[in-house]
Amino acid sequence: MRVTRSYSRATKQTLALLGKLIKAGRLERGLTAEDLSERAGITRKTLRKIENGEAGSEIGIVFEVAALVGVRLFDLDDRSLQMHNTRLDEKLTLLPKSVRHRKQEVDDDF
Amino acid sequence: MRVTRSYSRATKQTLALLGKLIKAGRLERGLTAEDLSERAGITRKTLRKIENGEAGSEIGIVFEVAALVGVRLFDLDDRSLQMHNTRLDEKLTLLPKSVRHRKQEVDDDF
DNA sequence: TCAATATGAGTGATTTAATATCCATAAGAC
DNA sequence: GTCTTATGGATATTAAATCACTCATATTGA
Repeated sequence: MRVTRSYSRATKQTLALLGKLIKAGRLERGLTAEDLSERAGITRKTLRKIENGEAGSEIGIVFEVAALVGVRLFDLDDRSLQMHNTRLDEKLTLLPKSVRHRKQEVDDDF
Repeated sequence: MRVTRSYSRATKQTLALLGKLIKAGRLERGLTAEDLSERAGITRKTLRKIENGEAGSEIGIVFEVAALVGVRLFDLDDRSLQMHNTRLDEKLTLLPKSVRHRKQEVDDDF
């Protein structure tokens, strides 16, 4: 936080989209900001920041609010989430536990 | 934050999945935790919390890290993000700007 | 096996998100 | 048009995330 953080276009757009999806979900369900914030255990102000796509909110709170109005990040239901988590666990055990290189720059893209 | 917050299963699993996707993406690209945290402008500790799927991190930072290792949140590229944002804007103008009800409980599910 | 370094983890300081409360304005219901 | 209330915004306070730094352990490559 110290310094003003800057965010990529993708991040900003994703945040904006998520906030709008939440707001639309709330309105479609006929929930006031107070209704939803109450259910999520947060204040109206925090909800407004989330709906406005601000970058500083806690990710756990945002995901919780999203879930409350039916917005899914990966478009996966509970079962599928579980499955993907398990698959990722397996994949991670196969990958090296620590990355070993240095000296020469990473052979990144360019 | 004040009080210990509790999160739904969906939130926990989504956070866990996102963290694992980020870690896998980092390892596959041969980036050390220091490499990635440096590029993201955060400390290794913060990155570890993100990869561990902890709920308290700032959503903007998490999304930024995800973007750096090629993890896309809604599985949308830049152009699609833009399009969806525009569509959502239109949708929001059609929805009521404020929800009007009270007195009787919301006709929610039950 | 051994040396180099990546990772995991702890501490204290700093910054800021979230809260609680209040007020002005906007917007819906009659 | 009027009334009611939902929303947007401001404030001071508090709790926690992040940082910077350090050390122990795990892991990799030679």
